[in-house]
Amino acid sequence: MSYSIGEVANITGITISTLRYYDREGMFPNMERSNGGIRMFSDTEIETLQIIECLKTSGLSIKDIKQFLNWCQEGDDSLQKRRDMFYERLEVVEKQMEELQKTMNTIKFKCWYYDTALAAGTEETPKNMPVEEIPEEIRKYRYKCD
Amino acid sequence: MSYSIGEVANITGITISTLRYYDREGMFPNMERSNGGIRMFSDTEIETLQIIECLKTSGLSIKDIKQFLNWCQEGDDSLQKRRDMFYERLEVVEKQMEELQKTMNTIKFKCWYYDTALAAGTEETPKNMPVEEIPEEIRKYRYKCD
DNA sequence: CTAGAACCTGAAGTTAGGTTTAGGTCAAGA
DNA sequence: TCTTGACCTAAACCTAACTTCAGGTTCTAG
Repeated sequence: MSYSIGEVANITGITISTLRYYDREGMFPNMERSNGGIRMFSDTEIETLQIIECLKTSGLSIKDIKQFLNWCQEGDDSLQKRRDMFYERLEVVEKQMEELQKTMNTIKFKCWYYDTALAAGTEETPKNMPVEEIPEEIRKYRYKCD
Repeated sequence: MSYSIGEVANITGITISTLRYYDREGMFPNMERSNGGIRMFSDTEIETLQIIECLKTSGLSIKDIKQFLNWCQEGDDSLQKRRDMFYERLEVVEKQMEELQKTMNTIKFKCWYYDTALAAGTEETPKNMPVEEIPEEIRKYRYKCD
């Protein structure tokens, strides 16, 4: 089963020009073409795209993702490198989750802050509120600034 | 109490050139200068930097962050806008956390995959392993690609 | 056979978010 | 007073990751 670039764009939500850009960068080393030169994406390329998305989210650059995909072409000799890369990603993503959680807490504090301000009609109300009156869960995320 | 740009760089980990860039972009509308023209950061600016970091992590651009800081200057008239912005951020960050969790799961699968491959000396081992033998927690995150 | 939708290429353009450079000025200690 | 490390500006530069453009080819439905 094979897909045209337009179909892949629909399936994955990645634009056609991005798919062509990835191809230009060598992300699909085994992709076939029709006689007329039209790209034929297979399930392999769809799976590669899922890994690309995963690695991109984990903070890897296109260049480094390409490096990984090259290792995949090399076979078992590169197993150690590939393993190490994923363990490194694991740590990075753990850090990202922690940071995102802190961000979330700050945002929740701000939501409370502005709800309180709007209810009172003025920002002075939450700004001057004694700490004990701030809901416990968000108390410690208080910043003085607006 | 006020801080030089170098001190702020040390405190926050943000480079001096980035701090000057933020200033150029108007992120510190109330920052004072010494007679000689040297920036004097106060606690207000430090707090603004914390909010900038928070909003940046939540996916807002510098331009939009500046927009928010402008609203803060406007006083209570902009309370609703600011509230809405934070509720929007709340949703965005929730989506980000979900995506990061999926990414994490995929990476954990890959860690298992490569550990198994390395133990066996070949990728064929995890690749051909029947689903029942894959640890339960990660089973569903399996991708066929390397 | 033909129209038009979908595809192709190489090259240039875009955007965000900084960083670097060049040429100065400021401020605190010896 | 002098030095020297920290600071200043404007403007040019940089990079990643795409996107757009111009001009041409392929494929498919009627």
